[in-house]
Amino acid sequence: MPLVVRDEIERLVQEAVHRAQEGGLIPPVAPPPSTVERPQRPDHGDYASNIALRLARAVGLPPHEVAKIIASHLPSSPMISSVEVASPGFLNFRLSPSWLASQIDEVLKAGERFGQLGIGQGQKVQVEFVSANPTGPLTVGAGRGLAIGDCLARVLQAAGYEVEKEYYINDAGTQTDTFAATLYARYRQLFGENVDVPPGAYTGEYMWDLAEEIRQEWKDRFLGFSEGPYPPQLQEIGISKMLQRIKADLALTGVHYDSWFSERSLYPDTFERAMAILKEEGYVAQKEGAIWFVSSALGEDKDNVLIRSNGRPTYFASDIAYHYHKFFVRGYDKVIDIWGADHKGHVPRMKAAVSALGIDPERLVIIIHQLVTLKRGGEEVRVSKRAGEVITLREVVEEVGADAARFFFLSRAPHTHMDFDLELAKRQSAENPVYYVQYAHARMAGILMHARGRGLDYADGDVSLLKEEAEMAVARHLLRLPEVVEYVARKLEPHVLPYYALEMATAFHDFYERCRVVSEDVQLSRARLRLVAAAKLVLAQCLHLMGMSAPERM
RNA sequence: GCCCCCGUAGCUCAGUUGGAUAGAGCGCCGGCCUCCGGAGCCGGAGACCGUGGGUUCGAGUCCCACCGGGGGUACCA
Repeated sequence: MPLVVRDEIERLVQEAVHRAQEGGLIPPVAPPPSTVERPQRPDHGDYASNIALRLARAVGLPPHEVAKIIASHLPSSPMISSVEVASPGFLNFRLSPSWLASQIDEVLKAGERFGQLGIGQGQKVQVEFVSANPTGPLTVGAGRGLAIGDCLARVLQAAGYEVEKEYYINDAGTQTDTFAATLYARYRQLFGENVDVPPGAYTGEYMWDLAEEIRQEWKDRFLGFSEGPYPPQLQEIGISKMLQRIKADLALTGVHYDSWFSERSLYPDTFERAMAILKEEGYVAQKEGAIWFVSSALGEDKDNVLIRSNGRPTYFASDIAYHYHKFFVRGYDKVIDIWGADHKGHVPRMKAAVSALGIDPERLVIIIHQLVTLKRGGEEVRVSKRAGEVITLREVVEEVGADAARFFFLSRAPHTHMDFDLELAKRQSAENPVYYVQYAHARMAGILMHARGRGLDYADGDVSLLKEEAEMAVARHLLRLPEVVEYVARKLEPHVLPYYALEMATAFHDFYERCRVVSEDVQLSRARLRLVAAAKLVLAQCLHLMGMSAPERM
């Protein structure tokens, strides 16, 4: 079974320190837990450890000395061909070419299991993402949350967690009221009535479309309603139609949710139970005619309203009930919420609420992704569901394709601000990194197909014939997949995947130029075909983790 | 005002609990098609890492101040 190379080297280093300490050459101080990294420069080896530099002061020896001692105590390993001590005290490791080649067989043997890890130990994790209100179409911002959330879910699953993806439907609360009131106004306006839209109305074009659709299906059925600002049934219809559109948009990008959770379903039972716990724990107070969560008792700056003076619960109160349901009713070990930066202010009080419910707040991980600045030919476009211009996710996906959109959203670290220039995305679509990566996969498929056409069977190819540097470079990159999965699962930063895919593709394209795969030398051809097959497997896995397709031809 | 995020090549972005000469894509300049897919490959130009201090063997990375951009600070979600 292939292993995580970096972890294995770390293990060797720790073992060497242990041995040196037993031999009395290094004082028994605790070594730092993790020191192995991939150096930037190739002449510094494939992996490097700075353990000697970090240990030097504690043990009172020059770093270079410490490095030499550790190097001389390293257990031998078939994986490593050389270890160098470099100033000021690095240990540089080089992977053995024959070991690298042998791993190609291991990758092929593992097949789709390659890159799957057991670090999750079957823990139940929920990833909740997008969860945009069903009051308007999904925007590009939702696309970023979608790409990150779906990718993390896939990676966590590969890392050995039991993962569920969820969309939270905000079908209760004041925004849905405003939505319904706006919809009703539009509907009446279609019949020629002279009415105004409510304050804070949703003024997007789609509200007219929705109203028109309803007019055609229900005729004048809702006219003349007077028991409230809008007919409840009209709200139902509107939300359900909006939700259908959202689901269609999501389908366009290939996301599959395991569950759709309705805010309304929290009422009344779940909501009551969650509030009861807060009350029992003494975190609820009444003042100024409203009911408050006393988050100041948990170190927050201020308290937050749970139930408004008009008797209606706030979004925050709903969200507490929702998280109560996640942890207590459904029993997730860990919950990951992916929110846009416009929800940032909600994070501390949500954490406080979770701990007030008696849950270790560490079990709730909230990933905030910064907002997407939309541009058109360099000019900024403001995005607001309530204001006029909205660039929808659908619009973007239809223009650049789901794969490209995902790759693009994933390539930026969640906490960075991101520019999305529609013109640029369109213009670059022919010379895009997305195509570069997918082309590599198609090329691999093409070679394997070509070999099949020639009747070349590589099942028993001998990988030990592979010695070229370009071949080794491909092998080295292949073996990093588990490392990448581990990293993303641990840090929850999916953007390293696109970069890895790019490096993988580059290594392969370079290999392709330098090493003819199918040649007169049948034995060498078979060996190289195995390398190509392994590379194809790994690149496909990588694309799959990003939620992208791995085309056999383009 | 206070809190959070960002500022790295012309543009968009990487840079792994502080590591060795700061990287990639696009764009630009110059090369490579007898041969498995040229949506490719090779080479080149292009960065005083926003500014100024500090911490130490070592700072793009940590601390402080400032400048610029974004977000939050609701009985909105």
